[in-house]
Amino acid sequence: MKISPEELKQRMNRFKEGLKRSGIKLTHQRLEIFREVAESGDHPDAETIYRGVRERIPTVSLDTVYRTLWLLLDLGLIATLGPSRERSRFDANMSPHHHFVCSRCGMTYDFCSPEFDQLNIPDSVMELGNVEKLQVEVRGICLQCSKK
Amino acid sequence: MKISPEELKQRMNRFKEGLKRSGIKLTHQRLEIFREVAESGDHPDAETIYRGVRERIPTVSLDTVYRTLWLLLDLGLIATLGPSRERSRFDANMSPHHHFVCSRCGMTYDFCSPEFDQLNIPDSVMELGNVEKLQVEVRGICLQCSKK
DNA sequence: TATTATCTAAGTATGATTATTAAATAGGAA
DNA sequence: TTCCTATTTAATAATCATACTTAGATAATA
Repeated sequence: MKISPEELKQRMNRFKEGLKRSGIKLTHQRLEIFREVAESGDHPDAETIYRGVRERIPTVSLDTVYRTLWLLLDLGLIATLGPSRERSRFDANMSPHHHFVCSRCGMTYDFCSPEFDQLNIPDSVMELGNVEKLQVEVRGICLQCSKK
Repeated sequence: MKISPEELKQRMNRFKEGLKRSGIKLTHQRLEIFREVAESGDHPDAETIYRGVRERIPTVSLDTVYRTLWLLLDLGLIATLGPSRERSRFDANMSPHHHFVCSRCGMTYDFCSPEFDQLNIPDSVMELGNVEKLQVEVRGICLQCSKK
């Protein structure tokens, strides 16, 4: 699942500009770590990224990979799937509902929406596997966190 | 954020039936652990559940809490938020897109849907905080995992 | 070129979760 | 009620991802 060359080029440019805008140095390792994430259409974990980058920079440390990833996350240049840096959370609400997730503190609120419950899933997605449920995730910063 | 008494009663019944159906014993601790999750409208983590249950069963072990939670998850009686039991995954795709997540292996596929991109978020949700994005998460079992 | 941020190395720390044992206990079928 | 078996406990240790520390080396930009 590779990304098209043009798309990759765009992502790399956004990345360089992003760093510059924040006054953060563009280093060889930051560049290659970002490239590794940008290049793969998958959603690699830190370990996978580490292995990939090491082929080009054999001396990178896993430490740098982590530091860089969280930095890029803070700068909004990459995203994480699900609740980042969070432990598992459980939910006994098995009826259809949706979530508002605070990107900062991870707090998650349930809400209902008949409209969202009735969305129909594109055929192309139905073909990926056996669909069990559909849930909308609204992300943002909750009021508590906004104040600080 | 407590649940209404009727709703709680319903959840407890579903739980008891669920266990019976699977031929799994109804023990005091399983009951209280489930109650703890069911009762809180939040999405507590294992540690929080542990503390709650200990007020009623001072001898429960954290071990049992974990064993029970994953058991209930396997039985489909509770759910986890985000990718369960997974490490962090990163994504450089910052343009609007959505996910199909395999509940078994955690594999995540991107897909686009102009329809999903244009959903409008209920006012009640907008009031929870500063909304940044909306993403649809379709969950199911991917083809690979279905085969096994 | 100088300044300063960043990177490496090596070792250590932490926090969540899982596993291991053996002994105690309690569900539930008969 | 009894007995078999699943389950729980307690104590301890292991594992895994992630973070921090310190020191010296290196490289990015003004």
